[in-house]
Amino acid sequence: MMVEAGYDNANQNANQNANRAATHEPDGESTRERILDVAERLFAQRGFAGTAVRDIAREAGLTAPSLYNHFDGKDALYEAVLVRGVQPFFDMIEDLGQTPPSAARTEQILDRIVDHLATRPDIARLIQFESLAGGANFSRIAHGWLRPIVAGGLSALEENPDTVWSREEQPLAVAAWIHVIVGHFAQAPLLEALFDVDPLSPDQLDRQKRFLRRFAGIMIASRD
Amino acid sequence: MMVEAGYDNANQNANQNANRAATHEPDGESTRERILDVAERLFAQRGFAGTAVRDIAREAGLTAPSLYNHFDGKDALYEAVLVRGVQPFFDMIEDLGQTPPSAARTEQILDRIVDHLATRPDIARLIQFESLAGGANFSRIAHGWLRPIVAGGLSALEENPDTVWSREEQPLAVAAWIHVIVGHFAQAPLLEALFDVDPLSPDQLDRQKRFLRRFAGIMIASRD
Amino acid sequence: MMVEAGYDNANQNANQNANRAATHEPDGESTRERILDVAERLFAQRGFAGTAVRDIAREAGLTAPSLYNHFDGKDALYEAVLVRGVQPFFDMIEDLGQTPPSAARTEQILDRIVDHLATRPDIARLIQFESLAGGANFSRIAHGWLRPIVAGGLSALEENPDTVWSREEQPLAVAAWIHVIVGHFAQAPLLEALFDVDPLSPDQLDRQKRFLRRFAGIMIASRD
Amino acid sequence: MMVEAGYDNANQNANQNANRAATHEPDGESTRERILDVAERLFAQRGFAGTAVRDIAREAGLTAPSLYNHFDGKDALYEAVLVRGVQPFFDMIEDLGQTPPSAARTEQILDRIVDHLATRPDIARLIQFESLAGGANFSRIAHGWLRPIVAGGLSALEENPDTVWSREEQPLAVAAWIHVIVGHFAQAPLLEALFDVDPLSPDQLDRQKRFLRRFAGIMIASRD
DNA sequence: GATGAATGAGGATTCATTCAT
DNA sequence: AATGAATGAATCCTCATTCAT
Repeated sequence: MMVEAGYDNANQNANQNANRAATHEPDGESTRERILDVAERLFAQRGFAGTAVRDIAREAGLTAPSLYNHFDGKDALYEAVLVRGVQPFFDMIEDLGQTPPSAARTEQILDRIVDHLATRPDIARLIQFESLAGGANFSRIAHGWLRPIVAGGLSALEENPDTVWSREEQPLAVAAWIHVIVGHFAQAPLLEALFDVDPLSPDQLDRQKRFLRRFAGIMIASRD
Repeated sequence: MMVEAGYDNANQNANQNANRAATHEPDGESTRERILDVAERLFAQRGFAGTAVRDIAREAGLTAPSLYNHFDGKDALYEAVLVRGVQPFFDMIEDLGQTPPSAARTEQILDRIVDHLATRPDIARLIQFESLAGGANFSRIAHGWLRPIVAGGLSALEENPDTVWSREEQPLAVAAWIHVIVGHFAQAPLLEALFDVDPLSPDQLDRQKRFLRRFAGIMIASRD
Repeated sequence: MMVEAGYDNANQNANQNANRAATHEPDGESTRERILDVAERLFAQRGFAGTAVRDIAREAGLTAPSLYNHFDGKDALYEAVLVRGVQPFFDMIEDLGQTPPSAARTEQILDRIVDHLATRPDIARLIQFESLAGGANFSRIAHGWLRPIVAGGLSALEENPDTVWSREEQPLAVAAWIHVIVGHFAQAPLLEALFDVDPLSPDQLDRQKRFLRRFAGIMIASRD
Repeated sequence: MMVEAGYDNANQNANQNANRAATHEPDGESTRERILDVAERLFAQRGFAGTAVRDIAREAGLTAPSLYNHFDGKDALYEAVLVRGVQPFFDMIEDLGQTPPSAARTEQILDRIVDHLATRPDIARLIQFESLAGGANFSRIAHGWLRPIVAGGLSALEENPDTVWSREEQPLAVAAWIHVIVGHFAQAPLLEALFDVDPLSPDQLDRQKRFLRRFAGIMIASRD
């Protein structure tokens, strides 16, 4: 499952421009997406404070003032990046909202999350940055996106009579999930430094997905 | 074992602090330590780029230029904060270097790490910030501090014939440990938003320590 | 008599306005006039430097680039506003040019000026702004419009054998007239703050007109 | 009567620097005053929006960032200029507060005001700029400084049984005073354009002072 | 006639750092 | 050891204006 708009580099956007040229909006939407792509990458690498609007603009192929034709300011751009990055998670949840909670459903959600983050690890980094600082944006993400997912995870645990985790430990177990999943994608430099592998290479991503599935199984069902 | 950098004009200050402690300084803490404390807190909350030297200085009770009597600059100060924060881990490892690797020893190390991070959660945040960006400082931390610990974890896994993890999954399992441990302390805002608890309260810290010990057990020994 | 500048592409627009008035424009006012109205108000409130072209455009119901279809630029727009505002004064003078100077004629001119400013107090503000800075535009206004009027005022004084004012004081007396007349309309906030009245309300305007007529009489004819 | 600090150009300040060098504050106060002097002049000439902080700084002999060591920002600087400029008026009023209202007292106040404005015509321009826009600062000036003076003027009129002005005209008469006095100093370019004289030359200032005294007499006591 | 996109110039302000005192 | 003053570099942003559509 995939989101529809501009991913990681300008080449794809060049194609999109070609498509777009046929529509009414000549270059606008595309430029906006290109800016969002660059901003997502830079914010994810350097954090909000460490990223200069001018750098985003330059890498998106325009000047800083031009960027203000598309976004109201650095804050607004940052928020737009977050919203765009987190939107797919909201969609997932809504999508699966009908299905009653179950281990299978939880597993499906986790799979989708992992798939999405695997394609866009910058989102994981953005989330960690936000969570570290605990800004206002983060609060929205946490309550809007994470809480529903967490609720699913918790009920999966509660329903499982075999779980190792006492009721009061269950939140910590869910938190552990989150840390492992987000951490894997967010902390690429760590893994690289420790194990001399690129955790975002296709090979490693594959391995990680399998690992996470087993990890989830263990966390839900483990017996001592 | 001592880390090599960020000690620019620190030695001489140490002496001067001694003088001052006897004469001027009201509380026992030297100015240098006060600066480090404030810097640790602010860097942990806002990241390197988001923290202004002037803010650190102000909260430490002096002006920015005065801070330069104690540290060679923002970079040096940041490094000193990291070194001071990470030093205890080096000491632990050195301390336990003699003991041959074993499950018991690994467990002991984990306990100590958790104990230390529980007292200084800012350290966890600093580490995550560094790891997110993957700067030069981080590389040193990863290689100097984490690799030895990781080596212990890996050998604990390897020695355990019952582990669920295949050889190629073992690094990911170790990484998962790290994410869970560091994540718990670093991402306090996340946990607070999700579960309405302060993860750094004594109660929660206690619970978390017990959880982590069980978690470690599961990660090492679990069977499907 | 027509002032020479600020009519860049205005003539052609006048034609186009005629067309539009019959076809598109909902209310009778042409876009050009609407822009001039808004610009007059904003320039009068905030001065030239303090007024953004974009603000004028927005309040006139279009975008800044569109405004450039009507005026050659901010300077040209400003000049057009001034010219339009001052033109009636030129017309008055021309109109009365035939009549020989006399106390009656002077009084008539003053009456008309007051009447006009009462309807368009922004003109008074614009004139004061210009006069404060003493820009090039102002010089034109002063020489083209004020000097002829002033000449009338001076000759009225000179002809009056009873005037209190010595020959060398007469310019100052004329200047005082100007300050009082222009000041009343330009400095509405002052009067409001001092006397808790809105100097541009119909009541006050009436009172002010009567006052100014008596003031003029006193200034011309007073004996100590 | 004169205010104590830095007037109109840097030469005087050079002297002050010499004096200041002996005191503890080496250059600070002087720099601050120099900035205020330049800012007063530029704000008076170009208005707030039309004045660049960098220009003020350059003319004061430093860079824009350095200016921020002395003032919190452009707004604060502007306010400081206003306060410094208006303070003498407050002092006057306080000084004369004891004396019961009388024609003599009013005349004395007017004399002092004229004297002060004659030395610092920029203050008059600043006041007119503020009054034109009607900003928050102006409101303070109007209520704090002008109202007390105005009260004096009004009571002078009321006490005079011979005054031409009806009760409801009296505020307008007082306003006329203000416009004439402030206008003369603020609108130098006007007078220059109309009468080819520099209204701030010593000669003209002298003439103006005499004129204003007679003007005040006429305004208070005139009979038709 | 209108507009979205783009931009060079400039503008206020912050920041890390230096230096004389 | 501390600080006020100063500053170059950089940051976010506004503005007047142009141009293709």
